[in-house]
Amino acid sequence: MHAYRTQTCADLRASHAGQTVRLSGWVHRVRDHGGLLFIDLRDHYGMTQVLADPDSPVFAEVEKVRSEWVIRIDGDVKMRDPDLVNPNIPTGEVEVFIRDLEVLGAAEELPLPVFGDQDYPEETRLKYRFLDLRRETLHQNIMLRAGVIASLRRQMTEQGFTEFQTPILTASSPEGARDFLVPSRLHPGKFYALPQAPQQFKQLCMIAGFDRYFQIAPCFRDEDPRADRSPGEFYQLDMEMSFVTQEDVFQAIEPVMRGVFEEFAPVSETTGQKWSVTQDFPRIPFAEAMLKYGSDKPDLRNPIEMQIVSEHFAGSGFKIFAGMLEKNPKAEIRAIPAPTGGSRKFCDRMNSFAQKEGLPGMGYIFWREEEGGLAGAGPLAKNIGPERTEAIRQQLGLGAGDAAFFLAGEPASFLDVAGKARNVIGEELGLTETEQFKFCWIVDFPMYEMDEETKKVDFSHNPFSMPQGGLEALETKDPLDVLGYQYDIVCNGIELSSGAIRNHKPEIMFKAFEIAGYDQQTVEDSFGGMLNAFRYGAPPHGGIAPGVDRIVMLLAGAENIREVIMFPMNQRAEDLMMQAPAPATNEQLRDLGLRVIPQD
RNA sequence: GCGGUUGUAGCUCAGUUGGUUAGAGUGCCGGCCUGUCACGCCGGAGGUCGCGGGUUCGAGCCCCGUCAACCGCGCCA
Repeated sequence: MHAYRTQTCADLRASHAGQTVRLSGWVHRVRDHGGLLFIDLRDHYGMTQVLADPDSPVFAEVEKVRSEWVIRIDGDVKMRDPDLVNPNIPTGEVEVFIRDLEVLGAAEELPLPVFGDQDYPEETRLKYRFLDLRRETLHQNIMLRAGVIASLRRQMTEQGFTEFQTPILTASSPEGARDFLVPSRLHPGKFYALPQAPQQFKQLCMIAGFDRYFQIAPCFRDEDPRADRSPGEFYQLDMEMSFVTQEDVFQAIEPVMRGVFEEFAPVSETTGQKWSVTQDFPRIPFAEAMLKYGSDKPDLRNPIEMQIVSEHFAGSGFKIFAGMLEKNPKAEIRAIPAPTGGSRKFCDRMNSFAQKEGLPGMGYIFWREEEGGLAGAGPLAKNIGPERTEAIRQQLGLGAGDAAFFLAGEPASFLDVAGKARNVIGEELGLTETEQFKFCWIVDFPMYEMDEETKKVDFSHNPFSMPQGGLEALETKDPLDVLGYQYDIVCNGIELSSGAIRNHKPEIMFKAFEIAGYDQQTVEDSFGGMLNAFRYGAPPHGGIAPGVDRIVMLLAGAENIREVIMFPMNQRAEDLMMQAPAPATNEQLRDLGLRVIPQD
């Protein structure tokens, strides 16, 4: 007989009745009735009830075991009486009568119970991560993550992509986030940087002729974390393809995303069906997304679309809005329709929401049936009169019982709040659909934006993207009007990935950087390696990099990224279990030619 | 760096307007219990109320400072 087990804790069925088996696992729960004692024995695979009474030669020892001890038992598989079957576990038809017991690993009193699904403080959970990982939800999340990664690898490979490794110890690249630096022993005073993404390597991979690259790539950024952003490190499905247009990248990655979400979608508790996944990924230009949704990561489960209604307020009796439109040509009035939101109580609540978010307020009109027909109500409706109110209603396609909210000013001043308000309205009114994954592409991002503080033009996203219209567009158009071949995948309001068709021509790159205020020498110094490669035959190429952690979060329904990472760091980028970061020894510092400056 | 929330038993939490000996559940220890599957019943141990200072006859509660965790802002394609 095997030293530890003949079956796992998930294997035994009625067909095993009468057999002598050996099981090993953790003591999940003990129920001691004095003359009869039950143990739920748990391993990775499942749970089996084992029991002993005074007829067992090891009864006295069995009475001593406690939660989370690791034990091995030998025993006889017995059918349970029909009224004693536990339908909640697959092994519930049988139980094992203990004939022998070996304690493989005793446990002290637990700082974190494994049994039950209560919430515990992060600090305890992180310090005792190995206990937390035994608990069902987290254990399942990590298995889900492993399944997702295996599926991504399989699908990419089937599409003819090859997984290549790129360096972890590499050079700092000045774009983007703060680097993690690693001191060089052989070159005192010099540092490697951990890659923020394998961006340049995957492009070099294309120039080297490998045609289709992918990698489950670790990425490192030394920035402060958020609930959905891990401190320090995270993983992307990084991919790149040669001789492709934006459309080819879409065709390659859409089925992978759809596939992995369909494969691992949660099952609805009400319908018993898997959550649905949109078959088509609508392409929404950035400008349209900002107009309709007030965000470049719209949640399409929410049907609300905003509209411009400036014309109905220009010259109207509502002087605040009318005056704003007159004074500032950039000002506009934006309406957020709120079907079924037509009560003063709801409207007032949304108005104070806007005020809490830092706006003067959010005007509203709501429509109700009155004698003589449909009428708009609220202070705004009174000020602009019935004709304009009716025109607004018709433009927004609203009816009795509906409402609309209005924001005024330069869009940049209210878009953020408008986007949030749209989310809140959709959720509070029950308009936002649930139990599904709705994808879209956001396309046509602007290449540049105006830095409001410095009044300088800067890259709005990735400087390596190819501008739409190429060199000619850069030379002739207002930089703020130049769009890039740059795209995001958004799912349920969460940005899953960014990608682009790359700029593979040095002359266009120099021009692109020149517009953002970087001279030729700076570009050479910063990206010399890649620029040089572009001079020796670079194919047109592009790619994308969906975030693995975010995908798993969506599929697991997790609010916090730590729920889908096996050994995460805390909010202050510390590993409480392994005690990282830690001071270096004097010997290590001397080897590296470093001296630590004491902090007060 | 800034803001918000939280900090009371091993763990999860309650604790009234500042009032006498700080409670519950769970876990732990002991006793009883042969059909439980969150087993049940009885008893017991277990507290620097995050830390420091202050106000007060009296502070878990009020004030000041400080530390820690989480959430958000900045930051981050």
